Amino acid sequence: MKIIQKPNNARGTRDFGPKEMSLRTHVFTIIKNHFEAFGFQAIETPAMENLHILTGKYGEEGDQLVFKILNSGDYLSNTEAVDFSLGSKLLIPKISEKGLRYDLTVPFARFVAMNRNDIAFPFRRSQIQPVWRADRPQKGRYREFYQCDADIIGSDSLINEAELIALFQSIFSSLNLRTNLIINSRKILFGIVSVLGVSDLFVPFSVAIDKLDKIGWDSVALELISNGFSISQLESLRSLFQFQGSNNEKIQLLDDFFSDNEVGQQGLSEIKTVLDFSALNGFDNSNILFDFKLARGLSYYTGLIYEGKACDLPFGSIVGGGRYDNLTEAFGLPNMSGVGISFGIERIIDVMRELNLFPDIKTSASKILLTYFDLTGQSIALKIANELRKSNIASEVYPEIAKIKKSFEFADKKGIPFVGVIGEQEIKDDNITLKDMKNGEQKLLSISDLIKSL
RNA sequence: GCGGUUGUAGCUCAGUUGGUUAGAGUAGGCGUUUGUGGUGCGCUUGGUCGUGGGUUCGAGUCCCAUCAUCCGCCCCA
Repeated sequence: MKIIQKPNNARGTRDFGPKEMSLRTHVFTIIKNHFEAFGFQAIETPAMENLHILTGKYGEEGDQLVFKILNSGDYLSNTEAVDFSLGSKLLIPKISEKGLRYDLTVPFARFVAMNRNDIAFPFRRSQIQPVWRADRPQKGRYREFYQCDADIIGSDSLINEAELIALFQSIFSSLNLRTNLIINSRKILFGIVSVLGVSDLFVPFSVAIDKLDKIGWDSVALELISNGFSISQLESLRSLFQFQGSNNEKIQLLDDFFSDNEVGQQGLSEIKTVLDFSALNGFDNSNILFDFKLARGLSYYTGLIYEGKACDLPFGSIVGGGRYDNLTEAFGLPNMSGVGISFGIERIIDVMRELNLFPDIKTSASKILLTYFDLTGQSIALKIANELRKSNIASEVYPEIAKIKKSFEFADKKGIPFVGVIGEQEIKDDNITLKDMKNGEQKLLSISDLIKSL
């Protein structure tokens, strides 16, 4: 007796049936078309990378979330009993030298460093591939998910930032999904802490301030104090962060705040420039919100950062990105500034589904199902199907002689819009009965008329 | 890594104070007279109740453990 294993998906992973796939394809196609319209060139990189490529790029937490692959063969061959008592951190390099990619940006940096002589810079690259994170799954968070990245590397012009914003606007306007784009600059965050004379507290400051909308000023203040901020510093921060106003009013506010601070001024002028460039993109840009609370996690960002969120639904961010100045340096290629944007397609789909934003998308591959009652009809059906396919009409033949009811039920269930019936009379008269499954109407057509009417 | 929730048919869920052969809806199959579906009607196939242990004469129900799930925290798309 065979032992039956319960079928299930690995944690945090999903199957996509035909119906799901048609929704996904819809979104993928739109994103891909816009990537192309902006001149981005598609590349792909392997699912697995050597571990040293991935580690140290995402901070300590990120390193833990990288899926490690056991060495093939006897993966214990390099280990001794002692190694096991030293903890997993020291054991990993001895049993694993590869991992699954955690994002698309770091593999891209490796790619650029390796192909620097063949690439025409500035290089516009797009990449749509799955990434893996050993995170704890929850709402909108999966262990396997696709990222859709567009990056421009090899130029520090702020036009690039503005181009990515235009790309953002055009994609979401095509998807019909209302989104806000929140922008900030790491330089502004750094400017704030340096005005206060605590530049060494940049990281805890960013982490805390990023949570302001979520947990409120009092909790943030407590967190800042426990990280070494003084009461007087908190007071200046409070007036800054409780300020409500338009982009211009915020810029004005910071302009005064940064009167003696170079980095802050620089960050601020970058924001201004990007907003000015963006005004030329032909979209209503009132959804671009300058918010100097935004911090973002990934440690490699150095300049402008941004995050996209759905307007009509509280959800995590569905787009993220920013400028990185030194990502390729670790791979021996310094002075290569780049800026990127990443569309979180899984979350975009989740949000669109919840908001019911998907248009009627056809789920069936075939436009017509051919059915018949006997062997003569069967061979005619095969012939007609192949003729239809030559005219680019997706067709399939019901595979067996059965009651006609069965084929109608089959077509209905599968969402095939037309059924062609080939019976005794049709064979005699050399035509076909075409039934429109939507309204039940039927007409008798010659084969050439059939091709025309589909 | 931490906190909570839920695991009964393919799916959504009932199942009383522990008590005989565990139910419903839906999906699936067959039929409803000769070539007509999406919507009627009839019949019917599906479950060692997540897994392992314990208490008990008796456990889907109580206890313990474990695994999985979903939702928060951290972090992120």
